[in-house]
Amino acid sequence: MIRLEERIRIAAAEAIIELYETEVNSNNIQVQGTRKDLTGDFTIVVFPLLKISKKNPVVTGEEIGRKLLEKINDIDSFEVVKGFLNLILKTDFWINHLNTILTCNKYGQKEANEDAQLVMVEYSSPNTNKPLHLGHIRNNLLGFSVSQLLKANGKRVEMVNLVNDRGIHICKSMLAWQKWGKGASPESTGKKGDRLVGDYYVLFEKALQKEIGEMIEKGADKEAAVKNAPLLLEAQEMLREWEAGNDEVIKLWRKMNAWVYEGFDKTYADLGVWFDKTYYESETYQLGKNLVDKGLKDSILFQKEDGSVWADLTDDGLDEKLLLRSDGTSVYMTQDLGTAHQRFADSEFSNHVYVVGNEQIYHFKVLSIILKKLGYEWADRLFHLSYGMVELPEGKMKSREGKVVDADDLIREMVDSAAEVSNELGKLDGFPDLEKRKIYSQIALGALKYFILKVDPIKTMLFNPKESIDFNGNTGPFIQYTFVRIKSVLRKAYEQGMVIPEQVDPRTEVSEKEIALIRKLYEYPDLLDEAGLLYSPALVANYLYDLVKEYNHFYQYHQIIKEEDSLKRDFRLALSNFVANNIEDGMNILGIEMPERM
RNA sequence: GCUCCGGUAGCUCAGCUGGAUAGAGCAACGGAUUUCUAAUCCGUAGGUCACAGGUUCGAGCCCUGUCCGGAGUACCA
Repeated sequence: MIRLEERIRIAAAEAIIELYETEVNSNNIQVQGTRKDLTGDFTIVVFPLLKISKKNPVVTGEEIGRKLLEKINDIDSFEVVKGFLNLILKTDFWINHLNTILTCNKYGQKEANEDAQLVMVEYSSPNTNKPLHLGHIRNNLLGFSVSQLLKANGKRVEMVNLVNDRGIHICKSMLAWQKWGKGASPESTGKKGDRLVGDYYVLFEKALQKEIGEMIEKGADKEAAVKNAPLLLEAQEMLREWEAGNDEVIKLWRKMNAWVYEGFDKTYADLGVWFDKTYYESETYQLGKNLVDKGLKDSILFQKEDGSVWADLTDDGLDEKLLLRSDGTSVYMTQDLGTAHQRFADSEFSNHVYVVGNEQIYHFKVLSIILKKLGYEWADRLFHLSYGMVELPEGKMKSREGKVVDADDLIREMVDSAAEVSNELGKLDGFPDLEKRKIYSQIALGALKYFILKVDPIKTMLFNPKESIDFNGNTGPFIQYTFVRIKSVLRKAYEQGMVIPEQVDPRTEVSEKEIALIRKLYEYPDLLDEAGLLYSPALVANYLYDLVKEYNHFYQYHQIIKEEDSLKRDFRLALSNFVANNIEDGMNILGIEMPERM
């Protein structure tokens, strides 16, 4: 289906040849939606064409307008205001458009086929020493939603997780558990596994700080104390044992990581996100080292006197970057090189999206350059989707001060809050408890997800739990509610024996507001494309809100079922049904479930 | 120091490749309505788009500089 804008551009280019004997590329003709407060549907900006016509804006607009009227049947009339040529379409066009899209299954979305491009999306990327927090929530929601967005754009998508499961941090938890744990387990304590392990990490850090403090008190140099505290040395020793493959250490490591994964799985399930595949740094860090060795042999990288290996990035306007420490151990970058190599070997992706916080912009810039130097032609097809921090009304989260918002706690509070608000309104009175609980959870997560996703990823954002669960304004629950209300109307119509028509009669009398609603729907496919290109669920979220407002705006005062004119009633039923489906599909792209009733 | 990102109404955010008089919601004030789910709808008020130059027929958007806020620049991840 060729979009009308495209037809207008082509016709306008033809008109210009006929009128002024000058050829212009139709892509250079600006066609846009007409301002809401003016009459018209589409507008051509004539200013850029004045050089060609050598006439004033009004005359030029009128000459082109007359030509377009002849060329495009769907145009009813036109009006020139200043330098803008406003085209007014026949009502038929919109009804025909509605009839076309009524037959769409997932409107605006493209189907993936076998040879569709494969995009790999990495998100979440937790450490195994503490539970997920609010920052991870933004990450998970973005990663999942972006994946759905790419699928809606006809891509094949592989969602992957990268678990940072090795290193000093997990050894700290292990050591603390060994020393003070007394065999505690998730079963014996009733704690979630990730929380349990996280608690031992905190315990370790506290004990370490205390130890350092005591050393300084006894006259030790501060720097030396931080470096040589016995607890820290013990943890470092444990890491060496781990790398050496000490059975007992590995066994403990496996046991505690398994607890953590069990805990993470629960949080992921609560958030409604999942992964097609999980990569573990413990399995790819060796590979990274091998790549660096090879790069060194091929003189792409260089070695310093102390044995450390570096990449020289001064030609790219950056510094030198360390890839192997002088003791031969790997750093973060080394591991990411290995992981990237492994992933391309596994999946031959055409693009790879990394959903990682904006504090790592530099890291991914460097990653791409080094991969390129190492000869990977796909190095410039890595895309770092960076996002800003999430702040709370009380201020910034600081993990050092223990001021983190735990993901599980937050979800629980949201559900409680949804229940409270619902009970006050009494809407769910008489529903079975099981259904009530399901709806509370759908509302709570709808609120949380929508609130976070509606904001441009790049921006630092403020999450206000109370505001998010509002049933008015630009919120998830408001959209869910409108959806449920439409469904309720349709259900009632069905009970009264009405059938939702698959097509609408072109003779139906429709109002301007209704056309405005169809117009809104008309924008959706383009918007979805653009959102996919920008990897921004925010565009979809804000569109859905606009759509809902447009719908409410008109249907507030209309009794669809009681409408006596059967053509009008059919039209409104069909349009309502379509809007509901569009809302549901869109919300699913955001990873938001829609309740049946609420 | 250098690099990157942000700065739009009291608050939280939109603003599509530069287009017409910069938009929502929340909070405030006023009104409608007892509903096919009012968890709604309408109205009023609220702006030097951080600041100063520049490019352009036209700048919230592009360029330069300044200010404010955040992040990065580690043999941390």
